[in-house]
Amino acid sequence: MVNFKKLIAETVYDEALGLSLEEIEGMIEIPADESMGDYAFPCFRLAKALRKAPQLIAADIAARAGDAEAFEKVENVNAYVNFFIDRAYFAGEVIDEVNRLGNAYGRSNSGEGRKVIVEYSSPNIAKPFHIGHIRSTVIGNAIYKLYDAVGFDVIRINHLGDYGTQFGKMIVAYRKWGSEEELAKDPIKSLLSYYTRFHKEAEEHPELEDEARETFVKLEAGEPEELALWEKFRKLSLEEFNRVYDMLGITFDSYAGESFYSDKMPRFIQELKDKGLLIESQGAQIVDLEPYDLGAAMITKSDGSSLYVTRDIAAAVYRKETYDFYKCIYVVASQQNLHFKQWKKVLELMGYEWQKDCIHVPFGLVSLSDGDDIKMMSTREGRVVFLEDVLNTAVAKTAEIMREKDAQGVDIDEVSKEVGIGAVIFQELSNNRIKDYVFSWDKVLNFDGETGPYVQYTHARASSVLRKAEAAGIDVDAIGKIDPAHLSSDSAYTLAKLLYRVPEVVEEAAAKYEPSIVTRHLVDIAQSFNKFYHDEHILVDDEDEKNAKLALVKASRTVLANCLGLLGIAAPERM
RNA sequence: GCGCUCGUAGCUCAGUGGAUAGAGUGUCUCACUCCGAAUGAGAAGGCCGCGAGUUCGAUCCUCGCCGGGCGCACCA
Repeated sequence: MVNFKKLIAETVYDEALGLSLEEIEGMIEIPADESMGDYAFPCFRLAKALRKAPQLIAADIAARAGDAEAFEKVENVNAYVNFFIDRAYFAGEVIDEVNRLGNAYGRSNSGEGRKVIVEYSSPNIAKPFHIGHIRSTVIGNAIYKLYDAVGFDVIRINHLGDYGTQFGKMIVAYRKWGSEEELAKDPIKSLLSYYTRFHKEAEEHPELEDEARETFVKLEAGEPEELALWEKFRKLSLEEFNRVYDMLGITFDSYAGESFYSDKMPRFIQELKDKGLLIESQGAQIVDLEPYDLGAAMITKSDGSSLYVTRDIAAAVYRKETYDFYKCIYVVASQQNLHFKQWKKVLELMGYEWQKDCIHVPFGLVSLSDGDDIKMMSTREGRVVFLEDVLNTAVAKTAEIMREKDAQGVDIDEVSKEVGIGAVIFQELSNNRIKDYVFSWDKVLNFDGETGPYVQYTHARASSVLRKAEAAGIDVDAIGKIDPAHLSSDSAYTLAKLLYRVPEVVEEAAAKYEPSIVTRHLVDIAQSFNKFYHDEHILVDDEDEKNAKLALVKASRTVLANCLGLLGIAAPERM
C-alpha cells in the first residue's frame, strides 16, 4: 500500500529547503479539521533559512505539488501546505489491503528474530485477586499481544509473589489458628483470614513478627515442614488464580516467581561483595546509592534472609542468561518506581550494561471510595473488591440486557461472558495507564458510549449487514475489484482513513507500552463506522455501489475484530 | 522534608511545539413502517491549576508555586 506520508515528503522535497526526506516526513501533520486536508506541511521553520515569509514558501510548494496524481488538490493556507488525497483512490487502496491481509492486517514483522519478556500480573500467593490486580494483568497481556503483533518472540512471565516474610506470617498464623478442613473448603478466604488475624494479633503481641521472620528464615533454609506448608499454600492459590485467568483468557509461559530465585541469590550476593558494592549497616547488607540520590538498597536483612531487590537482581540475570532478551518489560505499579530505579542502578554498578533493556512500565493506583473518603485498597483491612465478583457481575448484567433485548439466535451464556468480561477489560485499557482511578461499579457496568460493548456492538452490526448480504445471495468474500468512486463521501472516507492508520497505531502503542492508544483508535473506528452506517444505506440496488460499500463494511469488521483481539477482547458476531 | 507522578468542560478522560483545544457521560431536544436505537444528530458547557522563562508560536518544553496521589532500609 502507498505510504502517503512518504509520498508527500517526496513531493515537498527540494534541495533548496535544506531538509532531508526523513526530516520532512517527521514534520508532516494530520490537520485537526478535515476541511484543511488529510495531511499538512507547516513552513514556519523554513522561513529563517530561506529568508522568506512562510506563507510564500507554502504557496511555492503547493504550486509545485499541485499536479501530482495521488492528490485531489494541494493548496496553501497561510504557512501550511494542505494535501487532499484523492478519495476514491485512497479508499480503494485501503480496502484492498485490509481484505487481502485479513486477520494479519495491523501486524508486522519489525521485531522478527528478537525476544521480548513481559512480566505481568504477578499476584501475591495466598491473597485474593482483587480489582487492583486487573491492571498489571490486563495491561501486561495487551502489551504481550502488541509485541507479538509487531513480530517479536514474546515470553510471558507471571512473577508470582510466592516468597518473603509474608509466608513466615502465614505459616505461623496457620499453625496457631488454622485447620486443614477449613483450608480445603475455601483456600484463599481461609488463608486471608489467617493473615488478617495475624496482623490484628501482632499489634498487641509484636513478638509474633519475630516468630514470622524466623519462620521465613527456616523456609528459605529449606526446612521440610515449612516447605511443605508453603507448597500447599502455593498450589491452592494458583488453582484459584487460574480460574480468573481462564475467565480473562490469559495464559503464561512461565510461573517462575520469587521463590524460583531463592537458591540463585548467593551468587549475586558474593558478586556484590567481590565488586566492593556491599557494605554493612546496622547488621544488614546494603548497597549505598546515596551518591545517586536513591537512598540505600538492602540486599540481606540482619537475620540473613533475602529481600525483593535481591530476588529481582537474580531474576534479571537469570532471564538474560536464559533468554538473551532484547527487552525485558516489567508491568508493575508506579508505587514501585523507587524500587526499580534502585534495582537498575545496582545492576548498572555490577557492570550489567543490558540493564538499559530492562524497562519498568508503571501504572497508576486503583483506590476505593469509602463514603466521602478515597482510600487505597487493603487486603488486610478487608477493604477490597474482588476481580472475580466484578467479572461475574458484568457478565450477569450483560445477560440481563441481552434478555431484555430479546436477542435472536444468540447463545446468551457464551456471548454474555465475551461482552461482560470484554467490558471490564476495555474499561481498564481505556485511559493512559499512568492515571490513578477510583473503582466504581457504575462505571464498570456502563455499556453505553465509549465502552467495550459499544465497539463489540459495532462489530456485530457490521457482521449483521454482511450476513444480510450473504442471505440475499452475495458472496462477500468473492467481491473482486470494487469501484471506489462510490466511497468518496465524508463518512466513508473518514472511516477508510482510520482503517489505514491501524498499522502505525499498533507500532506506536507497542513502542510506548500504551494499549490505550489502540483502545482509543478502536473507539474512533467504531464511531466512524456507525456514522457511515447511519448516513448511507449499504444494501442499495446498484450492484457496483453495493459491492464497494460491502467491501468497506467487511474491511471495517476485520479491523474491529483484529484490534479487539490485540486487547484480549472477543469479537462476537451477534450480541 | 526530599523524590516520582497527576492537574484540560459539572463528572470521566483524549490531545499536540503550530491553524477555531476534542470525545464520552450527565442535562435539554430530535430520529426506529428504513441494513441491529448497546445507535445516530443537535444544543449547552473551557483563564487547558497559578506565575515567570525559552520560541516566530506554549495547553504541550524549562523553572518556581499551589492542589491531589504514591514512595522514601530489615514488607513486596
